[in-house]
Amino acid sequence: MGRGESKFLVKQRAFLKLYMIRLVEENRLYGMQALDELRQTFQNFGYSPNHSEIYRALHELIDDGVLKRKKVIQEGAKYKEIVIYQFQDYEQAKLYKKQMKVDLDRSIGLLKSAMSEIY
Amino acid sequence: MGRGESKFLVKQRAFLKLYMIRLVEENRLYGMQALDELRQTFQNFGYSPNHSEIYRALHELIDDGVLKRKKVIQEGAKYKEIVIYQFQDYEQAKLYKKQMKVDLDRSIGLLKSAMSEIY
DNA sequence: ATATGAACAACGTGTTCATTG
DNA sequence: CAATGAACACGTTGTTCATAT
Repeated sequence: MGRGESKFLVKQRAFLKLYMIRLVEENRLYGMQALDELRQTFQNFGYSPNHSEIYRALHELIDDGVLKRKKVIQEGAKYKEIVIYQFQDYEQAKLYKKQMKVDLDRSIGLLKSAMSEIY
Repeated sequence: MGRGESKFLVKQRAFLKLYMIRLVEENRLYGMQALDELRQTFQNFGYSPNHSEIYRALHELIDDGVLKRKKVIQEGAKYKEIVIYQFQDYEQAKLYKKQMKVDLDRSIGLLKSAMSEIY
């Protein structure tokens, strides 16, 4: 099958992947920094992602061929390696964003329709 | 725990419970009918809940003390029983709706903020 | 075939553990 | 201790099976 569809709201993983792409676009991304930043961004909405989900989102984007890893030595430190990300295939990233917009619109529509039907 | 919070979007189950309450308010609810109706309501949003989720939502509302079951003989049929629902505690139902409104608002806010930050 | 429900399986996500510097 | 990642456990949801009319 594959026709009928039954999807509810956008998944957390997909949502985070979108933000990861954005952080790479802005050339500032390594995992822990992303975590802090996103927690700040979302704190007004009572959402605080955990570190595992961030890493899973990142790893999935690598598996998707969208990002690639690069290890660098952390500023000022002796031998502390951190992992930063760059685009492996930016076209893929743009496509992903395009698709996600559809899904976000759909999800917002679903929730809004509930709001107006129920309240 | 308890304080920090980490919740992403509203869960499907909770979302359906809200609709079940509404259908009971309008005095027309048995499970399969609810399923057909909701599928119609949501088809523009590509969401088609399955029957198990509907029943689970209903059963949970019973466990919560919000609804109660009543078996009746289906119209025009010989001995075909169906299950309809009535309020066990309408105050609880109103409270649930009130809480859900907060969660829906929060969820819509989160998605909208993503839309405006990313696109 | 319709209605209800339970059992089972798959998936998504949170929590804990392990490793490295 | 900070950063990354894997393992494990649990909660949620989808699919299948069972029973009754």
